[in-house]
Amino acid sequence: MNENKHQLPVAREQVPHLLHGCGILPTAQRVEIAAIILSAEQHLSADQVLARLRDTDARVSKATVYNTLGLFAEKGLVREVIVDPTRVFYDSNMAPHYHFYNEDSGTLVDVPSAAIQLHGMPEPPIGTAMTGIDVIVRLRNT
Amino acid sequence: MNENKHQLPVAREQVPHLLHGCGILPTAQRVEIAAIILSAEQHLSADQVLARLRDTDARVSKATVYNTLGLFAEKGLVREVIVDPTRVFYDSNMAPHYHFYNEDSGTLVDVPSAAIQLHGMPEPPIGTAMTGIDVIVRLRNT
DNA sequence: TTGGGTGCAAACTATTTGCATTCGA
DNA sequence: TCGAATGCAAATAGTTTGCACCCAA
Repeated sequence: MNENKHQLPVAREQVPHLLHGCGILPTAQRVEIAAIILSAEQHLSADQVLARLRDTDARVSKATVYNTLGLFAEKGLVREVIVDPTRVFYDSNMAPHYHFYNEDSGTLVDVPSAAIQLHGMPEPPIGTAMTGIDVIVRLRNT
Repeated sequence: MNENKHQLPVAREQVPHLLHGCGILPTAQRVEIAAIILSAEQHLSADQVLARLRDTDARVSKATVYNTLGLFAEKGLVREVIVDPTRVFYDSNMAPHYHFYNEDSGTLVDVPSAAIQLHGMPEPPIGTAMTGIDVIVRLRNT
């Protein structure tokens, strides 16, 4: 698949090659979308990506944005973060890390790397394999 | 609020008193719903609760199920578990614990207690307070 | 009595899907 | 050339909301 060795931000001209390396055909729309999410270490929802596309001269349909982000997640280019039942966030940072989620503002922030340590990983139930661990620290404004 | 000292399962006749102790007016429908989720240590979606209600002689509308589960979560009687953007699970076990989530079957299972230890909790950002920590171990069938 | 709770159906919103068109290897 | 990708709009599914009615304090 891909080892996601790239550093963020990814320059726009590197995007096509990067997509190719992930087994993703680098079409114009996919390059636009990837250029946006990989432009920084950030967490964007599909709607936010769509809004940013409108600020550019690129015209990408809503369906393509959803389908493309889903494809990127499947190919390991971005990570889906499920913290709110009303929307999925896509995280450009593939390195192992955890999240603060502010339930009042709907904001997702990385937990400073290695700040949390997990110990004593349990064995997954028989017939299953672990695919990842999500740690969400939920916050409220005081 | 409530310290949720109750043990699971909660016998049906204890439910009204328990609700009252959480600041929830124990109406007929609320008692029905609470009796179902508190009948065992389990994870049910709103739709699953609705399905179980249909097996009883109680008639509770879909809107009331959703509203009531939301109220229970707000009052600290159950915990919302967000692992899948397509549905919210309600967990009757309020004790600190983490989850296995099988993405293939959509099944949520408790991680054997104390199996995972977290160390080095980071400070929440200024102006915010930690309200909880979710740890989700994602699984796939092999 | 009287405000909170409920039921029903309609509204909403994020996401997905069907299908004809267009694009890229 | 030809299958894959895209756009559009309609469909879907979980959840919320508006409002009239009902019940418990």
